[in-house]
Amino acid sequence: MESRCENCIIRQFNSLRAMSKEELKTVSDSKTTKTIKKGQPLFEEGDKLNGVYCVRNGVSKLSKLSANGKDQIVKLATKGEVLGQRSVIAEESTNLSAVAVSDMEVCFIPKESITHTLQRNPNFTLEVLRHMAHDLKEADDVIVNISQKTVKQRVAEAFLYLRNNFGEDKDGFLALTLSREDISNVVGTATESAIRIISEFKKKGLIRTSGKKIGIKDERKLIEMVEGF
Amino acid sequence: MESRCENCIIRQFNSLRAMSKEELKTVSDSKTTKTIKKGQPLFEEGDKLNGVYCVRNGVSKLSKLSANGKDQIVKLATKGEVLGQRSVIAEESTNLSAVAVSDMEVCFIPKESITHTLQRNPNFTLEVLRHMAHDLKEADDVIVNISQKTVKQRVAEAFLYLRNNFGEDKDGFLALTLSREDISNVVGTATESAIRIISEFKKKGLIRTSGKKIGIKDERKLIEMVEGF
DNA sequence: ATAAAAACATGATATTTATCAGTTCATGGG
DNA sequence: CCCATGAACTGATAAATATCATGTTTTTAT
Repeated sequence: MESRCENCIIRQFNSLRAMSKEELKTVSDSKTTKTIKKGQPLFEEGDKLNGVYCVRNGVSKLSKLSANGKDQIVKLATKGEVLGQRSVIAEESTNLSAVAVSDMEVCFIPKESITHTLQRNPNFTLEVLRHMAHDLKEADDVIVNISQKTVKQRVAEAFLYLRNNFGEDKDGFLALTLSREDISNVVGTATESAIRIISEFKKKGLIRTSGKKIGIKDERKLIEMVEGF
Repeated sequence: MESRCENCIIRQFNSLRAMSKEELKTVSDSKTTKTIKKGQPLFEEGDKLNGVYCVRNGVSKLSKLSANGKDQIVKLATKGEVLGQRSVIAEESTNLSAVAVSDMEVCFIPKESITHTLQRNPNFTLEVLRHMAHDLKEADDVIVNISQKTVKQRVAEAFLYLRNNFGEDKDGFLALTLSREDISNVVGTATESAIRIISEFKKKGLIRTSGKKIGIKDERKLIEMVEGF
């Protein structure tokens, strides 16, 4: 059942597509596939990573623990994304924890395959570089958002982000269901504040809920809120 | 007076050190040196950059304008750092503005020299990649700091950061003098709030001031404050 | 199926931070 | 040198957000 990287469609979404047939074979021979249950960690802040994780299915939160004990979620990684690259490239222990927020299937690729290719295949390196440039740009945006927008605006933005990146289920709820705590950790606020704002949005008819699930009802108003009206 | 990149010491601090003699020659022949007065822009958010800027002297703030009209400073770049890489690599317009916060001397390197080398010299690409990995890690830290620390803690941290990265002048004041507004834009707060906190720190004997200049008096207490006591 | 634990929710309150309004200070151009 | 202008500063107040307390619902494990 272990499929070959050469045939993996996921690869189209990440830097691995810049690898040669040869290189992909090596990767494929050395990789191992793992199943991670929701709530389980892929790795923890401070770990030395021996390789990278290529996400085949499911979603992982990348977070960092702050001094006051709260987690800040820095990124949500899904199908096609490669985790742990930064640590492997910089040869440092990782600065983020990765925990599954839904059941996941990932391929673990030992770092040797990666570093070997990085040193020889400029196309691959450039492709990785492009991805990282993109991540950095996104990180800049997050910084500006967190520091200049109100919590309400950030919650609204988070919902729009979740829909744009993970879509909706057949009933129109956000396909990725996060706990209230995770939502507050994405937004960077206290859990109670996030809950309050969710209630408020519901009252105002901007969203609807069913248990943990959240559905967007009035996209326009949410967008206006993010923009600041 | 225009010196050659091959002999430039600055190069030791950035990815250009991974370039071959040949490549450096090309860069050196195509580069132009510019003087930027304090307050003048190197480039503005949204500009399409035709090259990168290698900082020989002085400091530039990299900032992004938010919807409400406030600037958020994302990074302070000094001697040895290369600006605009991300934009050139991703072939997108830049997402940040760069403005001199002190008089600067920079070398402008047309993008062709860079992209050409990126495609051929894996060592160079890898070196750039390592730098970007580092920047990304720093950006993650900024996100966590902004969202989990109080304004007071962030101001304290900013002063320590300024000393660690830019040093002190002969009188023991921070060598890089920022306006109160710039400080508030680094920290991500209202200018009045930053000023109030500076006054408070002064009263408590943590810092001393002379005009715009700020000197650290009690490093230990500042560190404790950042850590959260 | 049920008890225990965890997540969700809401009110009351405290704290932090922003905003508005105004005064003082410093500095560079005429 | 002086005045005009913008930066620095301060107070009063409003708004946003966090914290604490507590009850309710949902999940989980046995």
